[in-house]
Amino acid sequence: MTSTTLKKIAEVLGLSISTISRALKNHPDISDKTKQKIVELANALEYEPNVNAIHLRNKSNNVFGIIVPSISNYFYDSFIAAVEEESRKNNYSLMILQSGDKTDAEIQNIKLCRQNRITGLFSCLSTDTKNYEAYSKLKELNIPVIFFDKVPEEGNFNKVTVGDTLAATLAAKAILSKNKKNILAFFGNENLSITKKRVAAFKQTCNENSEEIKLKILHVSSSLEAENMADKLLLKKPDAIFCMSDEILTGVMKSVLKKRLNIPYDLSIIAISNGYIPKLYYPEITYVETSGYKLGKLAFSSMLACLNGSTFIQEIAADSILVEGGSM
Amino acid sequence: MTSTTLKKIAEVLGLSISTISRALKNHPDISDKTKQKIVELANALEYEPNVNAIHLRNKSNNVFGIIVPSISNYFYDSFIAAVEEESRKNNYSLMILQSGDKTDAEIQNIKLCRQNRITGLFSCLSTDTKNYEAYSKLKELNIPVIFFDKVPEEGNFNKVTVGDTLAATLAAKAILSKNKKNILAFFGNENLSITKKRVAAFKQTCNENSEEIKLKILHVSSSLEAENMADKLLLKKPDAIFCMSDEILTGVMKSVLKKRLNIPYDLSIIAISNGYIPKLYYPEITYVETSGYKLGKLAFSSMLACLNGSTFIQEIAADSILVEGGSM
DNA sequence: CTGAAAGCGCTAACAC
DNA sequence: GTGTTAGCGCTTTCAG
Repeated sequence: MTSTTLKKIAEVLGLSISTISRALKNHPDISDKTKQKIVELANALEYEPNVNAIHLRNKSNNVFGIIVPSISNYFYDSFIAAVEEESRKNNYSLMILQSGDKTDAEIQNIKLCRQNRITGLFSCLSTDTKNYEAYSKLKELNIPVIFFDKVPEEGNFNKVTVGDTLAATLAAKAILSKNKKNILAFFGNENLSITKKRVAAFKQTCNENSEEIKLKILHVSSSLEAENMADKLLLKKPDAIFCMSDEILTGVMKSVLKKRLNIPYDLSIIAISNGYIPKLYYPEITYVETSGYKLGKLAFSSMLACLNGSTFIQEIAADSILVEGGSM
Repeated sequence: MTSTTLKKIAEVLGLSISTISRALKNHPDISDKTKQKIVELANALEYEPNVNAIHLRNKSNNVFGIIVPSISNYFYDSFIAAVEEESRKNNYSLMILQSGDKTDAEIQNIKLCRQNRITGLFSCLSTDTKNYEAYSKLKELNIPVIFFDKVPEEGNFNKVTVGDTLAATLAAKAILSKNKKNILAFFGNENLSITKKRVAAFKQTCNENSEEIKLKILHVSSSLEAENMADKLLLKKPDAIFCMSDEILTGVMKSVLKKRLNIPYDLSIIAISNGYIPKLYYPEITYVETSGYKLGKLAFSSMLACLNGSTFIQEIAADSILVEGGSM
């Protein structure tokens, strides 16, 4: 069996295709009787408009692309969930694509987006992506791009980020307020702007507020690396550890559990996180919340603004709050 | 700026649209010089075929739909990741839809799939979905449906499931092989068939293999409930705990961490899991793997089989393996 | 080897 | 109120 089209309905009813089309969109021109007849038959035949045809005809296809490093990630998940919710509300579909944090796949995905003539793109850069040409081309085609989380350093793009500076500042302040002096701070890949901002803010806050602090800053690129570093550095008895991300936190916590340290007595821990991972431990880890969900909502409204003709390039930072666990 | 089409290339080169089309698909009819000229221009103009037009024309649109309760779930994530990988390899796109475990949204999503003329659908039923009519219609339209994880009870559908019976049996055997006698087993909602199967298999294995076992079976509906129950029941010094799911495991582990129990000396723990959560702890928790990823691969090959004309209805259960951590 | 033409399903002037 | 027509971008016979 093949699916119902306007043509088929028109033939059955002995009407023209355009009449059917209009009736089904409740166009005022069509008489109520005719409308009713048409709608009934359409239902009976389970007519579903062919979106390919509609999109081809209208040239606008109401699909957003969204590129994330990985879908299996609590932060990106909740980001996607938020965008999906809004998209549905506003009658858009979503094309979700994973880059695996690889520039090649990212480029490939952008291509897919172009082929699908998406209306707009939400994208999170892969760690190594330095060239934004593919994105610039999208813009030339009038396809708005909203970067989120990992965003380009250049200025002429729309970006929404978790408030990196604020988050790191809040975390540092929380540590200082507990009079910690010997701080170990774990950060991710040095090249990411997200990392740079966090490091800068963290350092600055520490320096501004206290002179007698021993601050050791580390960069690690995986959970395992964080664990290994922690295995070594915990021997030096820091009194507080800061983890820039969930990935790092899980590594550090493994080391902490291994050594059977007593949190927060032996050591304080604080992280920047979406919240799921910190709540897995006992005591729950104190964290500065960076909500993917909120970020998704922000990104979407930024997208709508672009679509409504705003050419104003903006960089929005979501605000963060400190969520107290028992780890400080 | 508007995007490049075959027509535009044809005009520039003074050739016909069909020649351009053929050249770009490397059709043997076209001479090499012409081909080269065309390909060069196409690249320069950054031609990307309009998939809407292609799909409209070909009537096959190389898009799979996939309906999950929620995208923010490690199991479904990894399922999706697997399907996505395979789709990409086989030149398909994916339309990922969330039902929120609500039948209404599920139906709505199926509609969306039909409008998009998807090639096939992967679907996980919402808990309350009892009516499979919408799916039957898809089948009438020759759109294959592969159910995964939560599948219909009726027989005439293609299904892939984690091997509940096998997984629970393996876990029970692992416990028995360590000579544990006082077992606490946490299961989820009693009404779910997935729970029923696991309880039955677990019980049976314990009874068959040993007579002197004290087995206590509990049903909990959240991580918190698991934690609270564990808080109480750990006082009775069980020597092994079984957790049916990650959600339960996280609750139990919180209690274990709270009491600062020394795993595996004070207590053995085993879970059924996808693997991410168990590896967060130290020692890592031993688990029976039910891989969303593997299930996704299975589902995809089942889909391909359908597409290749197999009308053979099958129910596949993924096999499970025991992954040893240090918790037993 | 290349071109002309039809048609996928739909919309939107423009007629009557 | 309803029909006619052109066309979105592409593929694919069928001619030459």
